[in-house]
Amino acid sequence: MTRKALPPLAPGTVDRSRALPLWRQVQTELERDIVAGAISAGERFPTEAELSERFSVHRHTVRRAIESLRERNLIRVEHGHGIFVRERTVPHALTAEGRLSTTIRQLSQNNDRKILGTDKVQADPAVSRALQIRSRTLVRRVDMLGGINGAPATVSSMYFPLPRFIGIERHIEESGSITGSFAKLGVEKYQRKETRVSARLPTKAEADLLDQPRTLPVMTIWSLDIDSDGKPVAYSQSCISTRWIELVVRF
Amino acid sequence: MTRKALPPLAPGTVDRSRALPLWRQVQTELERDIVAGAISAGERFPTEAELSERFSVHRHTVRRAIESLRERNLIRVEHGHGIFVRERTVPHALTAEGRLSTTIRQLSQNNDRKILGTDKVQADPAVSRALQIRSRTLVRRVDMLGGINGAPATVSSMYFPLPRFIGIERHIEESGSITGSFAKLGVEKYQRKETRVSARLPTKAEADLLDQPRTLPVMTIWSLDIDSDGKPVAYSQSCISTRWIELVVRF
DNA sequence: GATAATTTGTGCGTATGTATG
DNA sequence: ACATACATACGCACAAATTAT
Repeated sequence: MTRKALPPLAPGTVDRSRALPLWRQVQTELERDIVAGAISAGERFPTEAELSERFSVHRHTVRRAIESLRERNLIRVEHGHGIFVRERTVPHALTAEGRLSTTIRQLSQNNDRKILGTDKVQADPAVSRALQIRSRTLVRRVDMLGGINGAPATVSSMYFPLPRFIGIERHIEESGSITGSFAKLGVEKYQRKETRVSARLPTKAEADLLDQPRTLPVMTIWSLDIDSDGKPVAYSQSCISTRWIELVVRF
Repeated sequence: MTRKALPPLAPGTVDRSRALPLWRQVQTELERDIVAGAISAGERFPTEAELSERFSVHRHTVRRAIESLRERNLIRVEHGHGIFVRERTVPHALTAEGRLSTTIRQLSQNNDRKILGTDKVQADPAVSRALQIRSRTLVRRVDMLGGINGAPATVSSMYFPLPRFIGIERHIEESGSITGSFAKLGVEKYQRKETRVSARLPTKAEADLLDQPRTLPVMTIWSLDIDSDGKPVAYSQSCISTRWIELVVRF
């Protein structure tokens, strides 16, 4: 892994007179490097040892500074791998109409969606409650992988009630559009009713799909879509990489 | 660590005729145990080895079932520690008026807030941008620990612009109420303008405060509060345990 | 602080049944 | 009938995180 060398240290950058804690001086200096673009987004930071050398401070002092940057989401620390400047995340606004794909299409250069697979399955308790159907009724499940700027960013499973949406998986595969597929099956308008957000570590499969370490948390979103009559039309569970996306709620 | 023994296995629970994959049979059985309350929320699961013994299947087969339960947030797996049934999380609605403390007070038996400390600090770039003040202006920072049902659930830092809110930390310490403290300083009404959500692993300090393992992600929330004139009155960063709280957006 | 025991995480190898062409 | 690919299941070994001694 190549690593960009930081600019040489200006004399007097570290002031040992105890006017300011050493770690805070290191933090300020590193922050300056980040915002100045001396290390660009996604790129690798010097190791703790190198930084400790550069600032002539103890490794623990560097760690304290690093921790402070991490708390503020400026960098990302991967256990046993390295320290990385965080990629600029795309803010996804949670609104009744907003589709994740739409947001991403607007805010990023590129957006793509790939169907990972589809299956007819029995609704588990959570799905059946959300879709207001009896437990173990058959539903259509479609698994998708969403990308942003060429990088995989979301893994989601959508559940559609049957028999109302028989064949919707073929429409989605052909057009790639959920809205379009709904329209073909007679749903002109639909909107989000509720979204629940939590976070967890990804499963191995999810981490592989998202091309990220297992130690980087993903946000999980459960959301329910309803048609204009208030009838549930889709329940989806998405797993969203915190590497590329942050959620925004505006009031 | 005491552990509740699962009820003995009814004969014929595992069907090796390949009508259904073994791991799915195990998953169904464990799910039944959870919803039936054979193991209650927060309690420890049998280990992989014990489950493997109980069902007479390979450990990998158990792991496959466990993973499926984990994806659906029914259980929580802690590396090197054990498997636990997830606690019932309190849904916190993100709205313009909703304070986290209010939600929790409504939905849980108990809610408490403790001031961890307070300090006058220079605004870093993010804070100064949010509060619309010049960088390095002094602001009042108040660190708080929020609890729910006696368990620590949130760690947050609020930043108040100075000199407008001089002494607000004393009001907060005395009354424990943000709204009340604002009122005493002439802010009758204030509301949330924007909330940004992401997730990461907690720092050691945060994990200690929240009494949770470092491998359980926390959600991070940055939010900006404004008064009725639209002037920023507080910028806060909260770190929320995914163990007790999930976020909800309703439309 | 060092060590060991416990428990989960990961990887590779092997075998078998099922679906597909 | 055969080759191929895939998911399932088991076996073994070791890495990594946590807890107790």
